[in-house]
Order: sequence, then C-alpha cells, then structure tokens
Amino acid sequence: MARATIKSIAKKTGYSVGTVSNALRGAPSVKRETREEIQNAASELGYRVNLDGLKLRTNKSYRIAVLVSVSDNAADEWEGVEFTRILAGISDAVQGSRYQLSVFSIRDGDAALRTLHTIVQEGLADGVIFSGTRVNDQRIAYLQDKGFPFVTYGMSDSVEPHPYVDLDSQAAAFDATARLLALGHKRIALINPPDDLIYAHQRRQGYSDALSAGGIEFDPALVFPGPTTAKTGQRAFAALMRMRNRPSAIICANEAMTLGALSGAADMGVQVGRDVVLISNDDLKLSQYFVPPPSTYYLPIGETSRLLGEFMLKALDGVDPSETQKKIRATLIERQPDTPAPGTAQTN
DNA sequence: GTCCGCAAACGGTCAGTAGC
DNA sequence: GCTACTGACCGTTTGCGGAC
Repeated sequence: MARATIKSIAKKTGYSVGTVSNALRGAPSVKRETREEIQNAASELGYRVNLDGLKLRTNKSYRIAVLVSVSDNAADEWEGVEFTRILAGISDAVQGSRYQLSVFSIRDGDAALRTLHTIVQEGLADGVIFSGTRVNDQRIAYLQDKGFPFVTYGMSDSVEPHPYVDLDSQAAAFDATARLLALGHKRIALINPPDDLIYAHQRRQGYSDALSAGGIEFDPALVFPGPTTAKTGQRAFAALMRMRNRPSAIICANEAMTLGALSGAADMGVQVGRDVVLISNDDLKLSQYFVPPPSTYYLPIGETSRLLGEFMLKALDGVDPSETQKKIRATLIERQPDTPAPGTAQTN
C-alpha cells in the first residue's frame, strides 16, 4: 500500500493540497469542521509527515542529532549503559513534535568535532545534544561560531551562555566530603573522571572546598583521575590501599568506578563498611545491588534527559539560553553505615 | 472577514532527448 | 553507444488572490 501523502489526503477529502497542509498544521485559517475532516482522513490513511519533502521545502531536516560516546577505554565495561536511558528521555521529550532523533556514535574528541562538521555542513540535523563537556571545548566553540542550536549534558567554561543540563558536581562532591568529615573521617580519597572534563574540575573543587572548610589540608595524592570505568575504580582502590597512610573513605564519581573499587576490595581482602567506606554517585540506582550497597548521591537520569530534549526544542525555537540552563542537586540515598568500626578511621 | 485554491519554490534524481 | 543537457517529478509550505 502506497504511503499516505498530503496529495492522497487532498484526493480523498476533495480539498487542495494547500488546504490539507494548513489543516494538518492546525492553521486557524482553515474552518474547524474542515480541519477535523482532514485530520480524520489523515488518521484513517495513516499519514505521517514526509521529512524529505519537509526538508525540501523548509531546508530543515527536523532531526536532532545525539552524539553517543563509545570509548575504547570502556571495552568490556558497562560504561555507556545509561545512554539508552538518556535516549529514552530525550525521545519522550520530543514526542509530539515533528523532530526525530538521529544517533551518532563517537570514539574520541576529534571524531566528535569531525561529526559535528558533517552534521552542520550537510544539514543532517537541526540541532545536536552531546555530553562530556571539556575544558576549552572546541565542539562548543564551533557550534557557537556557526550559530547552530545545541544542548550539552554538562556545563562548560564558555563565556557565551548555551543551553545545558547538569548535575551540580561541585555541590555533590562537597556534600559527600563534608558528610564523611562530619562522621570522623580525616583521610578521604577522590576517584575522579579525567582532568580535561569540566565536571572533574567541579568535583575536585567541591572536594577541596569541603576539606578546607573542615580544616583538612588537601593532599593531591588522594585524588585519582581516570576514565569513568570499573577498571579505573579497581586500580585506584588498589593504589589507595597500598598507601602507607591510606584513606578511610573513598568518593567515587560513578557506579562503574564504585563497582571496580568493590572488586578491588574483594581482591585485597579489605572489608568495605568496616575497613574503608565508599560513597558513590548514581543515576541508575544500580548501586543498591552492590555488596555492600554504598550510600550514593543520586541524580534521576530520566528527568535530566527529558530536560535535554525539552531544552533542545526550546533552542530550536530560538529561546534565550539563559532560560534553558539547569543545574540539578543530587539527593543523598543512605545505605551502608558510613562510619568505619571504632578506631579504624585514620588521621593525618 | 473567512475560507479555500493556486502556484511557486526548495534540491536531488532520473528519464528523455539531442548531438556527436 | 556515449555524453551532455533539459525538464519533470517527488512532498511540503506559504504568499497571494478570488469567491462568498
């Protein structure tokens, strides 16, 4: 059966293609009864707008590009699983609009920039969503230079404002560190994302601020940066536990790193919750299944990714970026006791 | 003023035609 | 038979104009 078009609806209803087009877009210039008649006919024929035809006329693709990072560092890892949830959230947000999602997998920063060039130059999408904002992010500079709508999952250091959704990483790291300090921990380590990521700086700053507020000197040896993978968590844990003055508490940047740290603890015969305490960041609530389940600072990924989609639609409508910036504070989920057994919390 | 039709326009593809 | 060119076509939007 041939695909329904405006022409076939015009033929079925007896109206011109122009009237059908206006009616389908809900134009007030079309009488309500006519509009309903045409919309009912469209529904009966299973009409869906043809994006190629739409692009032909409007020079817009009605597609939103989503860049998905597929890092070689994450081979044999679960990192990236959350992208399915992110895509689902964005998809929910754009449902009902004319926009559809196009997914582009990206291996590294250079590939991301090349892909953005292609998307912009070849008109493959009208807007783009991506995550993992970096210091002096060239992707953001390029898109701003081109005036191309975009939303980032993560803030940036760009002087020119742009739409974003982000976890307040600085506050999350500050809260986690302050919580551990209040519970008597003096040696607190931070397993952090790579240094070139903006949120790694924010986490480090929040951690450092909390230590300073608690009268504890910042020790760079207690900060372990690396890819946000279980492997990094495992290596970091082993390195930290080999220290002469080892930490009594460790803050992990995500669930994968926490899982790696737990695995490292099992390998070394270190009992988490007694010998050392872990605190994680969580967006999938998977930490509840870890043994033992750590306390986490939780950010609902469904809500944040829906916002990404909503902000994208607003950016495409030309809404001022100042109205499409959201920093979300994580909520603490308390699980295992965060205080080691008496006498085991170590001091400087 | 309301409602609707007409026709042009967009960029790429492909069939048809002319010339060699 | 090959190449070069022309024009119709695809689906949709939209400005303009006509009928009532």
